[in-house]
Amino acid sequence: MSNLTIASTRPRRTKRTLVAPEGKPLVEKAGKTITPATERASVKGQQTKLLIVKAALALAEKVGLEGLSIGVLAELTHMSKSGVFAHFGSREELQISVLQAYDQRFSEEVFTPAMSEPRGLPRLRALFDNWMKRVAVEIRSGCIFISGAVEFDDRPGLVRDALAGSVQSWLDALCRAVQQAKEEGHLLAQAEESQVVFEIHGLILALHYEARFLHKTGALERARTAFEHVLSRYGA
Amino acid sequence: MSNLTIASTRPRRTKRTLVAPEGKPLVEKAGKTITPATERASVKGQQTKLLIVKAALALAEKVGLEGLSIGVLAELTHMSKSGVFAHFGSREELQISVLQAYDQRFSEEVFTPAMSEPRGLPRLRALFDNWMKRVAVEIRSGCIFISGAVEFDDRPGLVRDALAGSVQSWLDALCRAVQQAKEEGHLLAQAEESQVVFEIHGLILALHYEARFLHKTGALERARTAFEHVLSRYGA
DNA sequence: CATAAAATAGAACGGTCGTTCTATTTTATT
DNA sequence: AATAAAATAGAACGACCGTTCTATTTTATG
Repeated sequence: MSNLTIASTRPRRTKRTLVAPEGKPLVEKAGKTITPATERASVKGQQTKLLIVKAALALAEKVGLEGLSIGVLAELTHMSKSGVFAHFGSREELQISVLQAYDQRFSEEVFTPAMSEPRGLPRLRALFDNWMKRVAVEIRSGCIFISGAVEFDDRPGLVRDALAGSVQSWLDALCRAVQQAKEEGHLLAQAEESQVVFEIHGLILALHYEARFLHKTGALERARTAFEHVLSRYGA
Repeated sequence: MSNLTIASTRPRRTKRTLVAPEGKPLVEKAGKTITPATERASVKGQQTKLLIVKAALALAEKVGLEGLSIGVLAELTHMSKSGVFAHFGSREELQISVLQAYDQRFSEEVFTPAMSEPRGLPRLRALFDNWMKRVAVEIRSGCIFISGAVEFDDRPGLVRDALAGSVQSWLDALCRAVQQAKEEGHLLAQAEESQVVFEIHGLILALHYEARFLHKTGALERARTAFEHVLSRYGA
């Protein structure tokens, strides 16, 4: 589903070679393989990293990925700037870690539960309903997929790639649900999936805009109504 | 139409009292009133201010209102930082000036020409068409109404107020066009204006997102199709 | 042309930023 | 318990930020 698996490939610290020289093998003592793919890290280290990412996620939802500040994050987690920094090696890696966490939560709350519904319209509706539940929360906390799109639409790099890939994978999931609804005969055969997804995507964006920025009431209900309009247009 | 008239009330420089003391009257010599409402400024001053705002607008479209930097702006206009700064007195005023300029151009390109179409569906269509022309440009340059909404959704202040007011006035204009289309019998009487506007707003946002961020081709055509779907749903 | 006002430049300020370096403490392993 | 590795702290860096102050140049006015 999500394609965010970049962080673990490049070494965290660029120097450090005096203490731990280059060619250290993956095998120790009598052929015992030690922590292969993932970066070698202590249990404690992974725990605190998780705490940092959690705090960073909450922060980024409010101020955006570009608004993330290592200094602020250090205060929030009661650590030093360099202590926080060392877990990621760069701000970019921090942002990607946040994106991964965001993506994963989205998967758990929106995608996964919808998969237990039968293919076709029921699953499509479940997908949308779960999405709405998420948005209802994000009206107050903010949505990284939306703020990130604005922040990175002109800024190439790993973060942009990860973000675009992640969003696209969710739109694809929506697209598949529409396609299956057609196969099940719940939607008209001539309905073009991408067009349907476009219209649904639009209504989610309008909901965010009108509720979160313009503080309009009843936007959630408008979005639900708009969704029904889209479905009915395509024969549901 | 637009409600952006805040800048001219507060004095540009906070001190300066040594040179020009407080109680200077608006009347000089033999009852000749001098430059009443607007800030007293030389012709040259207003010209360069216009140039700065023009450069700032182009910059803000790419990097957002929050991305505006007085230093960068000084380089672009071949001036000193303090020279640029003095025209606005604060970054906030600069942002508001940019917003005014953006709003005015929008009025000239989208709203005004549509007003010469007959009330009802023709005018609504013209409004949408002109809007699409604008968006077609902004796919490359960026849209301040969208980036600004993300940047200021959690940040109260004059800029936020000006931005929200400006956007709302355009949505209201759209709303009136829909209402008139109902009155002319071009749209169904039971069509709820705000719902129609919500759906149109959504399709504009989706267009921006998919074209500018995701680099999808054919998004403009999708938006036009979606617009027709909305109209046909409400009886056009 | 003289004079006051406005526009502009230049330097400096305090602040925040991501990052680096070095040193120390904590954790894991044998 | 000894030892190596990992985690963390703390200070310092260079860069950029908006803003202020002072001085100078340019513009407008009588």
